[in-house]
Amino acid sequence: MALRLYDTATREVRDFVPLEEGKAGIYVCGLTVQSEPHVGHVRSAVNFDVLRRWLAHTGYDVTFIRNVTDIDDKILAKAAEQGRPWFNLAYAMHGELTRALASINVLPPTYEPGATGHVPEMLEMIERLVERGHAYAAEDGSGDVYFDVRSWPSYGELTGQAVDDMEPAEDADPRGKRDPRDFALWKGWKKDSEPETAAWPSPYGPGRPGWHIECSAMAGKYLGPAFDIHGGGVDLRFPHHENEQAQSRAAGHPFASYWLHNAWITTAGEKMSKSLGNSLQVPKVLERVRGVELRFYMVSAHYRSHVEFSFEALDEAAVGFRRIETFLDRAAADGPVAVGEVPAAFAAAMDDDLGTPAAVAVLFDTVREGNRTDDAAERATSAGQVRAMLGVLGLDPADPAWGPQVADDAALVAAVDALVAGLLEQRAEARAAKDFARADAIRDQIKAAGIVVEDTPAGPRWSVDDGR
RNA sequence: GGUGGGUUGGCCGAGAGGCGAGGCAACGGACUGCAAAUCCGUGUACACGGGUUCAAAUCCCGUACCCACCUCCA
Repeated sequence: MALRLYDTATREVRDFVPLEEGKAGIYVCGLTVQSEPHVGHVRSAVNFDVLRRWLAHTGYDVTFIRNVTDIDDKILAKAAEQGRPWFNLAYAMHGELTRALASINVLPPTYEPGATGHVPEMLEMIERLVERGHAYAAEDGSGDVYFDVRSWPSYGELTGQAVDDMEPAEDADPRGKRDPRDFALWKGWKKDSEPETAAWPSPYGPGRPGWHIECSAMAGKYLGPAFDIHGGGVDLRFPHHENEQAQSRAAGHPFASYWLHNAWITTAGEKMSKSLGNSLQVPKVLERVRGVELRFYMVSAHYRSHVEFSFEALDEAAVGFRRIETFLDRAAADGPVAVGEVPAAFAAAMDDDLGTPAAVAVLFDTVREGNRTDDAAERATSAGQVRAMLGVLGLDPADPAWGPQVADDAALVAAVDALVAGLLEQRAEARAAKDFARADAIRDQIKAAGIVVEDTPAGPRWSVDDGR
């Protein structure tokens, strides 16, 4: 079975047919770097990271572009509030975002373009739109340039809306628009309220780019006029993606073949607003669970399903994930586990619009099979499959992306092993003498040092209790 | 007003006409000196009211409630 994806534009699951055999070009709308990222923000990144890994796993050569919006109204406003330059705020928050994504093993994109670095490309596109009669400079001398919605008959096609049915924008500042639904391609510099650093020269006077144009220009630059998949959060469908598509097509670009949108993570039934406080910021959440566990929690739900975030559910997910890790540890005791093949049921689940919940079910089924058998070779096969599946989901505990593991330090392991071995010997003697009180006391003593002892048919085994 | 999505067992979370996805929790059993880990077993879930059908959580009609977007939100 080949990959099938739900395309927002057609509202159905369709076979994925790339423009070029064996290649996939993906553009994902990243973040406006205005504040610290919270778990809601990074869900989108995790979802599209899974898409990317699955495409790569099935043999595609993937070009993955994820932008950052590093200049916009909110950045300017927040920076002004905080009394620091907007570019410093954007740069700092960009750094936070990069760290947050790395901590949940989201692969760096092929390239991460920023709006401020692509003003010439945007101006070029605006110019073309003006020439073609789809954009106009505001007649009020504001320096704004607007896209002329009425000039593009298929405006609204992405979200299935008719222009006349749209709620007239209660735009506080209609500033010379021909139609209230027209949107800004270029925003003239407001001398009295905006820093000079936030303005770039243009044929329409100094100003800065509108929001939507950056994605059209950057997608075109790095992926070409036509590319395979465009992704982002559901809220971006309108106006952002509708506008992107209208601009690009009006400029003569076919643009994206498929549109994918991930659903929200909410708290208390409400959108995770950026002003909600910091308890759900990624570093905060990672004080409670490990990055791999947070990622597992996200991957356990389908990307198009709304998730109601709760720490209880997060903790449960973490417990489930540890079961998988425990199995891998067990298998590793027989010898190194090589990454194997993904089971057919897993591939079928992933091919069906990235059915990660069903894929995770296969993961657990495979763990159970591996735990059930007494045969080390069979167990190794299961473990290899488990590692392959985890790899696709970006959850392989052995991935160096999760940082150094205790078990990686061979000298330390040997030292602890020597110390524990002596104690275990005493415990074995006590057990042989049926002095179970003493045996348990020794086990407790070891446990107090943070080391868990388990008895197996092959004898006692110790492991570091790292909260798992 | 327009557009789209949702309501599934104690909890999380899939499925989209017929076989109880999976996880967490709980209970029983096996293994163990006791544990731990693991395995086996245990559930008459699909917001409500009608309808279609041999068969409906799934399709249709209606109702209720919730959510998102409608011009700079992942």
